[in-house]
Amino acid sequence: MKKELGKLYEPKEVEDKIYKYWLENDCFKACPDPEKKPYTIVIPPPNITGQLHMGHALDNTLQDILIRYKRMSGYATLWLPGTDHASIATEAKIVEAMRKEGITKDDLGRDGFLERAWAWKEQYGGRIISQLKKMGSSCDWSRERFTMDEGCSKAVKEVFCKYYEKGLIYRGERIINWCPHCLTSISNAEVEYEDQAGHFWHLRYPLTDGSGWLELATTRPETLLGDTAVAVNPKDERYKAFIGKTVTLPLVGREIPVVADPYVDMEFGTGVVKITPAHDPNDFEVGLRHNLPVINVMTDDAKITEDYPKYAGLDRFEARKAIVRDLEEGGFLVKIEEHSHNVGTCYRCGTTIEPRVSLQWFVKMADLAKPAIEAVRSGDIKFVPERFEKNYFNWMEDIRDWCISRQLWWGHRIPAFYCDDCGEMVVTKDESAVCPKCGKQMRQDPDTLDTWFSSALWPFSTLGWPDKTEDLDYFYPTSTLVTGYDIITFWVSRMIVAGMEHMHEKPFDTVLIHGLVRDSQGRKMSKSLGNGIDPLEIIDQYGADALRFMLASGNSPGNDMRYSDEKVKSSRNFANKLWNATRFIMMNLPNDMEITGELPDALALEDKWLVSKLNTLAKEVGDNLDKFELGVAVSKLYDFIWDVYCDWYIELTKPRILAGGETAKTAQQVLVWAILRILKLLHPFMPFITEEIWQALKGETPLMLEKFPVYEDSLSYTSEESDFEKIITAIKAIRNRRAEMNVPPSKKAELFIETLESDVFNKGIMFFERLASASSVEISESVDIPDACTVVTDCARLFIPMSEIIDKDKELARLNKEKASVLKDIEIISKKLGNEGFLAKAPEQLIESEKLKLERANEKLAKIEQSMLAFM
RNA sequence: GAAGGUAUAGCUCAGCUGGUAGAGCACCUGCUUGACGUGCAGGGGGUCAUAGGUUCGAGUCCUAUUAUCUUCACCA
Repeated sequence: MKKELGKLYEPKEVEDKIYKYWLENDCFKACPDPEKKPYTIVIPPPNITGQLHMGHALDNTLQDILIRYKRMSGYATLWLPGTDHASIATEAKIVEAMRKEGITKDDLGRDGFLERAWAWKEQYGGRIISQLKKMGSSCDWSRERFTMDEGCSKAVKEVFCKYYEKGLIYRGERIINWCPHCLTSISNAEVEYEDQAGHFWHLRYPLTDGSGWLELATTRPETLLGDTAVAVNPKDERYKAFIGKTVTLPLVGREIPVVADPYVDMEFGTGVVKITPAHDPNDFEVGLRHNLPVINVMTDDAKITEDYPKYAGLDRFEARKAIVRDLEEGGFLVKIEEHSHNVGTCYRCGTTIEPRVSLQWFVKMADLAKPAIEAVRSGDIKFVPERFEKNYFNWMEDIRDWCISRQLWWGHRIPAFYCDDCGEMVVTKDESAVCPKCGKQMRQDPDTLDTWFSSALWPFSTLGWPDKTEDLDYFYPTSTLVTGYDIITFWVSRMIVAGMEHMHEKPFDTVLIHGLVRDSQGRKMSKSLGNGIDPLEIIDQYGADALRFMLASGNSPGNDMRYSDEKVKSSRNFANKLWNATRFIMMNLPNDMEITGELPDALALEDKWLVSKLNTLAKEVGDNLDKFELGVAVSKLYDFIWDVYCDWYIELTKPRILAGGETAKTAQQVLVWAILRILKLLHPFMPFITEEIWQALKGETPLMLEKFPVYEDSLSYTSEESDFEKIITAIKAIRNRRAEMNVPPSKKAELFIETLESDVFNKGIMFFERLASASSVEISESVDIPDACTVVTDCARLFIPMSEIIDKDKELARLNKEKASVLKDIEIISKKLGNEGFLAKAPEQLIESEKLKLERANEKLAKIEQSMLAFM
């Protein structure tokens, strides 16, 4: 105990200093230790383009709580940090910056662009990391990784080649989701569907033989340019005669067949569908079945190609207008209906996706998914909460092949090489590939891989795979993966797939899913709404501990939570409360007292009460953390520290310290013992303030490396606990009475206690005086004071003779009210005990406790009646 | 279309394997209480969405309904 604490806790003066202290003492460093059990978390790598937002703050708070708890519980912990190169997001950002300078990607060329991208990464990529440090994250920074660093790149190539050799990766012309803004393909998972109001254009396609026409409806008339057939259902009697005939495509004049395909729903629309294999996934399938030509009518940026001079260069939506107008003029338009339909949009930029046929790389997922499904089904990997397993199965059991090639430069370049001479292709880890047939230098595929391809390997690539490393051996499989439900499909499922395939072992035991942090009105925080809360501003204003505490306390697994300023404030107040509790202790310790944190031998009743309750708390907090119920753990800590420790125990020590001597000394020791234990329990949640207080109080070694308290039999005092509760109950009852009568605390009054448990109540005299405004206390088995306020508890009657303020009628009325309430209790319990079914089927223990309750209630009733007699 | 979440005090949410409803904030009333007004003490406020069912007993389990949110799929 060396320094004086200020009246308010000032996080700004503490946090950076403490974080530095931890770093200097190597507290975050992971060390494989055969004597210990490993506990590993790999961070969901934030994008290098990212700025810390509430989602990160929540995610990292939960991880830090878990890792700190496990570290203090004797595990060899590793929290492995890193960042993701985020191909599309980063490239888009850099391209945008270049655009402002009037430069395009092609101006710089691939190498020039990459140089610029790396420079950008060096400059800004570390920003999010320093922001994570502000949160107090106890990551092992010496092991920080990046999805495009050497090791991760090696892993990516290894996996690509392995998949290729096993025939699990193929290249082919398929219909894929194309983003005309990002100018790249994206995977199914990256498409977001949204309802949009649109139209249904009914068109008339004339039969080539002049015998009439077929009417069909479309939501995308501009794709008519690429129609290569019209389809009807083979069972549809209305159109049987037309199958095999041809129609002439309006505006284009191309002759296209009428085919029969079961894909067509006879009930929907007219029962006739135009088939555009190049621009619709279903049409593409129909095209394959009927061997139809595939005609791409759009450029990369979704403009009509030169093949259609009249519309060439028009954006797809302008082309739509033009084509509709021309159809109308040509008499091909029958009618227009209002129609709302789902439109796929790019999850990055929101642009409407253009389904498009192109040559891409794919991973065959069906076989890979099987062991990954089994790992969860068998319980080897657990989701918390469990219900998200449904989400996972839903996605995995109906999985499509994964389009992994991206037409971007920032990312892992696909390790496939082509020989321009002989057309040979090889997939190899060797960068300088030479054609095995003609010996010529080969050209590498220009595309890069989906960002998620490398993040899928994160749990083992970061530990050194494909090399055999000590870390990989010791820390894999990792323990808990903490992430939001929004990336189960993107990331979690693919890590499980990759782990099972390459490590032949699950990547983690448990997936802890959390929800979103919404704004105070329950809306998603988003840039466009401008309702985002910046965690850094909150930290600046209230401190990282307050933010963390708020995020942890409002949270139950899998559920969204709302951010509100009030909640942060109350967390800040809590930190301040703890701070001031310490201040009180330090102000009241003798200067020469050595802070050992040991419990004295001779404990008073109230000491045992506290010790026992704190012992229970340690057990509960540990249990809750083990079950990932962090929010429950937090609220128990809050209640204990504020109510039990501060409002009761500290208040109880005041008269003792004032009294001096042995009782003061014991109280001081217990105060210290308890606060040290509290600091340890609270540390995972509020690391900065607890460490700061620990240093001020005890110092020498870091709190964060102390042992987390556990339940100990020797600290359990059950009967003392309930004995002291009797005193508390009595004090509360007196306060209540006095408040009702508007007696200020400064007005002291004599107190007479009638009880059969004078042993217990004798130990509370000092507290009745201090906390219940008693000027004197007398305890005996029988008290009879006529003109006194009376309060009744289970085991005592308390008399406060205050004749000057007594109103007999009021007093009688109040006792009547109390009597009614006890009578109601008795009625309920008696009813229960009179119920034969209850007696026959309820557990013995419960029946016993109900009987006891009834007994107590009857005693109380007797006391109340006795007191009422005094007023009649 | 399929699956799932949520519905509890004015607000935000707890409530574990069923046993007479809890917290924080807000509100009201007191308090210059030797750590803290970012505080202390006391108080009011809920037919636990609706209707059934299981049970001796349901906020808790089951079924249906309503409201709301989410994920997946999707018919041109």
